[in-house]
Amino acid sequence: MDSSPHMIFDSSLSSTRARLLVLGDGNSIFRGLRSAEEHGATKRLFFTSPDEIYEEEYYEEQLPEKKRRLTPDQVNLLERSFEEENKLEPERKSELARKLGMQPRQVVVWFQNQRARWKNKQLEQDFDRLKSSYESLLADHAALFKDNEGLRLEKLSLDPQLKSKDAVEATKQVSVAHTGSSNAKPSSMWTPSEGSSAPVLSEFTDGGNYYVPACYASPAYFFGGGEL
DNA sequence: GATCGTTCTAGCATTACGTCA
DNA sequence: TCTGACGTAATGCTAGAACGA
Repeated sequence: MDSSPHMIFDSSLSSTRARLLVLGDGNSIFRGLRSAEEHGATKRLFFTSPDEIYEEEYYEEQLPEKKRRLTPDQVNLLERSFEEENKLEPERKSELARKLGMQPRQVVVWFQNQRARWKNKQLEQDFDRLKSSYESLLADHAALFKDNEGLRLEKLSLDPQLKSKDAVEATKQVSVAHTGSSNAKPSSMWTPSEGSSAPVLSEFTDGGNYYVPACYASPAYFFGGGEL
């Protein structure tokens, strides 16, 4: 039996806990639990494979600080890789880590954070789009409301004239009925044009001017926007 | 085939640190 | 030099998928 001190990784722990670093000869085991709590969260503590302990040692030699910003070159390559595919397969993770001189764990973390940043940007863009769409609809609504109000007032002003005209027509019809004429038609009935069974455009004109409902004639209806 | 334990990763919230005005 | 705001690397946790026993 080999009694020399050695290190092994205990695979019995879940991945959410840091791995146990097992030191000793296999019988008398010293287990150094690499957890942030245990170390007062002052050190980055992550090993995920036996290889990575060497990477970690290398990493710590390179950076005395607790936290180091990535270099522009590292960020560039990560961003290009992220644009190609925002998910990280194990092979790509290892390859990127090797190329960039980073820990695989750092690459994973960068992708996670980048996905979060990307999602935030998407949310902001969606919000802006919805906001401008809402403002446009609001302006349309205000324009339609204003036109509708104008038409309502116009109708109110015309009502007395219509009533007096109807009264005259009613008087005429009473007179016609009394004399027995069969050519007269009630004025309220629509009269088709010659050879036509449906109203034609000219019947919605007045001296060459078309009657177009005001709401459809409003620039706001067609182009949206604008304060009223 | 169903179940269980392990491993890995995504997603999310949060913390800790670096930078800059 | 100090400080607060902001960006970002890293951590902690949960859930789910994949895989082997």
